[in-house]
Amino acid sequence: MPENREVTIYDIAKHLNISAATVSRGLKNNPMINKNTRKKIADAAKQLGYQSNTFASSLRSKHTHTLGVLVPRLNSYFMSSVLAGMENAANRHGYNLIIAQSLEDAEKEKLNAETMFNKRVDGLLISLSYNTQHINHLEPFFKRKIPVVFFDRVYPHNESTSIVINNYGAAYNITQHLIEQGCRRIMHLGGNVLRNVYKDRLDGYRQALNDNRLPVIQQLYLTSNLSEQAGIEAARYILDMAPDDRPDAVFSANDTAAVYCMLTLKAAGIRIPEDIAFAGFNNDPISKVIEPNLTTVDYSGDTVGNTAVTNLINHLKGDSNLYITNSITLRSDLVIRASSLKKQIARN
Amino acid sequence: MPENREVTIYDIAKHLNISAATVSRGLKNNPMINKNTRKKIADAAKQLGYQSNTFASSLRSKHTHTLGVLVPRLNSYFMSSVLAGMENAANRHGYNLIIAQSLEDAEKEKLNAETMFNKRVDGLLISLSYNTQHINHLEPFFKRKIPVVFFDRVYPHNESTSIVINNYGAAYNITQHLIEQGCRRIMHLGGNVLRNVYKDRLDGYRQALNDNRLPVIQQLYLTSNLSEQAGIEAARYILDMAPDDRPDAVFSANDTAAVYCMLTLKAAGIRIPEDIAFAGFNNDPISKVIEPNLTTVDYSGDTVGNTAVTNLINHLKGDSNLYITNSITLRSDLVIRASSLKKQIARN
DNA sequence: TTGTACGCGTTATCAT
DNA sequence: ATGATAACGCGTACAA
Repeated sequence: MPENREVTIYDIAKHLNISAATVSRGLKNNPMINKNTRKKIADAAKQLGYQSNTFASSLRSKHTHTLGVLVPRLNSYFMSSVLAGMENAANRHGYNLIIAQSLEDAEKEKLNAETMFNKRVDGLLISLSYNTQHINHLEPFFKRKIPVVFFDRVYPHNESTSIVINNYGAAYNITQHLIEQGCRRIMHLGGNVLRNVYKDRLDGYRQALNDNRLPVIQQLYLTSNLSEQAGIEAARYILDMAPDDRPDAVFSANDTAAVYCMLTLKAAGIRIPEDIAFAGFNNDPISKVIEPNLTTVDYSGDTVGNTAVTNLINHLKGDSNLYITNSITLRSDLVIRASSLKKQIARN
Repeated sequence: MPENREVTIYDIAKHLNISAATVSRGLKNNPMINKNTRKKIADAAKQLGYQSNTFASSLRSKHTHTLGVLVPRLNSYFMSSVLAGMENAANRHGYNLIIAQSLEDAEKEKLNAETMFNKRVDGLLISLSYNTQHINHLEPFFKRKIPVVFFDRVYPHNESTSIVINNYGAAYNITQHLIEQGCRRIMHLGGNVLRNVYKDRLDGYRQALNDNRLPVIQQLYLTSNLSEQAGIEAARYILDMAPDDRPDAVFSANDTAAVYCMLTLKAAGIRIPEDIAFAGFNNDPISKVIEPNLTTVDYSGDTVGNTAVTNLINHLKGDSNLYITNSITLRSDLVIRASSLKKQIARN
C-alpha cells in the first residue's frame, strides 16, 4: 500500500509515544535529550524510513546550508577546477552548492542572482560576466546582509570579499621575461578591460614595456573573447602584417587563444619561438601539450574555490554583521616553458 | 531602521487591502485574477522589495524546481561540458541545479545522494563513481518515485532512464580503424570494468580483434584510472618491453592517458604513428593540440547533459508515475587524426 | 529531561 | 474575481 505522505517527526513521535519536539531535538543529537531516547529516536527514524525535510527546516531556521555559485561559463578548465575546489570545501562544512552560469550575459547573471536570492542561499560566490557594468542586481543580498564573495572577475565593494591573484604582477613578470629573451615587439591578446583580470594583465604588460623603454604599439594590442577562434584570428592578423611589422612575441591573456594562435602560425610556417615567442595565462592542460610547451601563469582554480568557500563559511559561522571587508590575493607562478625561450633555443 | 523581517505576501496584501491568497495568485500571473489587480500587486511587490521565498513555496507545493546532479568529478573536460549542457536546459525550463561530486568514492556518493534527497530535489541526475557496486543508496528516490536519470556511467534499473553513447560500437570501430591501418598488436588502456563505459569499450576492442582473427593478448591490456600518471606509466610499461613485444598501436579509453602516454613515448624516441599508432576517447581539447593529433571518439558532453535534463523534466511535467523506462543512446563519431594514420604517413 | 504551542511564508481548498 | 482558513514539516520559547 503506497502511502504517499512523507514520514515526519510526528510519525516518529507517535511511534514512540513522545513529543515531536523531543524527536526534533533527538535527531540533531541535542545533548539535553537522554542518550537512551536519542538512540530510540534514531532507530525509529531508520525503521520508518524518515528523511529530514531540509526546507521545512530552512523555513523555520532561516538558513539553508546552501551556497549560490554564479559563473560566466561552466565549461572551462579553470572554472571547473574552481568548482571542484568549492564543492570540496562546501561539502567538508556541510554546505551544498547551487550552480548557474551567466554565459557571459549580464542579463542572465541578473536573473540567476535573483533566483539564488529567492532560494535563500546563505551566501553567494560570483565571478562576473564579460560585460557586467554594475552590481545593482546584488543589492538584495547586500540589504539582507547575505555575504557575497567575488572571485577572479571581481568588483570593488566594501562589504564583500574578493579572491584574486596579482594579475598585474603576473603579467608584468611574464612580459619582462619575454623582454629578457630579447623580444622587442610584444603583442598582447587581451579581453574586455571592464574586467579586472584583463585590465590588470594589460596594465602589467604595458608597465613592463614602459620600464624597459619599449614603445606601446597600438597595432600590437588586440582584444577579443580569447576563444579558439579569436586565437586563430589573431594569427591571421599577424600573417597579414608586413613581415617587418610582425611581433616577435605574443603574450595572450589566456592559454586557449595563445595555443590556437600558435597552431595557426605554425601551420603557416612561422617558427616558435624563433620567429615569434609565446606566453599565455592559466596553465591550462593544453599548455603542457602544445609544442613547444607554452610559457604561462599557473594559479590553482582549486585553491581559488577553496579559499572563496572557506572564507564565506567563516563569515557565516562568525558574526556576519560585523565582518571585515577584505581582498585576498592568492599566489600565482610564472611557468617558463620552451615557447618563450628565444635566446636559448636560438643558440642551439 | 533596519527591519529584519522578510517582506511577505501578507505585507503586500495589507498594503493593498486585499487578501494574501490574491497576492499569491497575482504574483504567479494566475489569469483568474483581474489584470488590474495583477498589475497593482506586481507594483507593490517591487515597491516593497518583495522576493518570493522559494522553500516556503516548496514546503506547500511539494516541488522544489531543483535537480540534483551527482558526478564522479567536476574537473574534467567532459564533465564540465555535461554540466554546462545541463545548466542550460535546466535554466531554460526554470529549474536549478544542485551539484556534488563523489570524488570516485562510493561512500561519498551515498552521502551526497542522501543530502540531495533531503533537499527534496525533483529529480536526480547521476554518473556513478569508479567503484560503486550497487545502487541501494538510491532506494529513497525510487520509493518516492522521484525520477533518476543515469548518464555516461550508468546502472541497469528498470524504472530509470539511462543516457549513453554506444561505447561498444565506438570502440569496435576505432579498433577496426587501427587494424585497417595495418596494426596487429593493439594495446588497450582501460578503466574499471565495473563501469559500463570501460567494460563496453573493452568488449568492442576485443570483438574487433576477434572479428579480424587477431589474438587478444593479455600483456597488451592495462587497467588504471586513466590519469596523466597512468598514461605515463603505460608508456614506461611499453618501453620496458622487449622491442619485438611492443604494441604497434594503443587504444586508450580516454584521451588524457593516451596523450600522456604519447608524450612520454615521444620523449623516449618512439615515433608516432610509425612505431606506435594511437587512438583515444572523448575528443578532449588536448587531442587537437598534441602532435600528431589524436584519433578519438567525439561525443558531446553538452548533448548528454541537455538530453538528460530534458528527459528528466519531461517526466516531471508528464505523469511521472507512468513514465516508460528507456535508454537513450546518443550519437558518437570517430574522429580520425594523424596519430593513427599509419599507412598513409608511412607512405610519405 | 520532556512537552505544549506557535509560527516560518506559501499555496490549496472551499467558500463567497 | 477574491477571501478565509488550514496545512506543509520543522524548530524553539516557554512551561512543566
